[in-house]
Amino acid sequence: MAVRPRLTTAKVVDAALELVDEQGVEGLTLAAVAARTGVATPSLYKHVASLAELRGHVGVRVLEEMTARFTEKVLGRAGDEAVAALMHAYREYVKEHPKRYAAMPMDPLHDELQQAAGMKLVEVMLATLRQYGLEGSAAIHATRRLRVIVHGFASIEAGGGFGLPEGLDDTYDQLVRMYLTDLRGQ
Amino acid sequence: MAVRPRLTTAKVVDAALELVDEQGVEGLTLAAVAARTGVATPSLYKHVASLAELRGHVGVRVLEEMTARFTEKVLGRAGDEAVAALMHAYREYVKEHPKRYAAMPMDPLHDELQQAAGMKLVEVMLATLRQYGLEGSAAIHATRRLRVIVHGFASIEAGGGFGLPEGLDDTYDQLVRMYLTDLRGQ
DNA sequence: CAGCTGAGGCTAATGGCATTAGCTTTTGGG
DNA sequence: CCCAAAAGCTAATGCCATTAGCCTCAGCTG
Repeated sequence: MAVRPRLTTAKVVDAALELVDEQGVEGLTLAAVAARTGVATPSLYKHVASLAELRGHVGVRVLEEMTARFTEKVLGRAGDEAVAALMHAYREYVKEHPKRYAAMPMDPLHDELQQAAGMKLVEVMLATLRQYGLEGSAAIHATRRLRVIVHGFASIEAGGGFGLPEGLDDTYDQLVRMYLTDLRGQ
Repeated sequence: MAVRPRLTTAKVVDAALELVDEQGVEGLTLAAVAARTGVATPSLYKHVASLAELRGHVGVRVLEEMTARFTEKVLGRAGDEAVAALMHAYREYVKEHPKRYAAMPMDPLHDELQQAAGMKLVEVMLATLRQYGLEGSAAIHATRRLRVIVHGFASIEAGGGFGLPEGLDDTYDQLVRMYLTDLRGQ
């Protein structure tokens, strides 16, 4: 509280996200963040413990953004409509920020900070499925199936893994329909 | 043909795969490969153009291994049985070599060498579905849906993205059933 | 109002890594 | 028997992360 800080951890993470969006994970380097924030590289250590920790912060941000957006989209909807809205919102987010999504580590569980953020995202999914009255472990399996579909498609699309982008909307619609049918019949 | 080479590109890739299996992608470094193969780092450039190219070779290897294994498993089976065998073989491979799978880039399309290997894998999937008599684009969509499920689950599992490993076999069985039902009804 | 304290910046230095340049050795074909 | 080129090596460059230690100034304290 002694000095009015030019830089804050939040601003460092902002710059990191910009870099990731522009150049992908490999472009996220302390030197680049320093250049962008107009500071010498070692100065960043006053706000962030290491490059690894900065990556963690980036992951948390992304998770929080996703959770916020999905929550908004799902509120006020119910049943199939809510599930479809969630799935489409997921894809939209990843299409908007493909590199950002790819930068997110798949295991938020090994990181203290990310664990909480990751759990909230999963809880939004669980809540969306709650109306289907699934019993205990059935709800967990249903949530996992949802994650698999939504993340599988998003990561392939974001990584340019589909040959031609042709008809991708159709493919996704089919996946949504497949999941909804499955929810009903399981 | 002039000299009997101590090292070959293939051996370099072998060492690279070992490193990836042991330490993950981040552990794949030219210095480490050199140490493992008993050679000075710059000597590797006689067999490989760059670290990036070596990563590409690793990707091709993995793709080829997967293709070979899946082909073997699918041969002699038909219909639902063949599809289920393919899906289970996919997961088994990834469980055996989680780091190796995570090391594989999602876009074999941007790389000349990987493109061919990636296409072969997709063709095995297409062939497995051929018996369902899907028309043109329907076959492409079905293949994409299959990839989404299989890769979505594998990448989350390999990355430790599922909270507890409990009941994962059940989750996967449900996904297989979901896909088979979908194939029938689509 | 003077002075101290600590936060936030900076420069210098270290060590790992990829990559390049240029030298040396070895060997298979002539 | 000789030599060209393949395969290795050492030395050197440059980028990056990280650490150590110094400097400055705002704001609280007396």
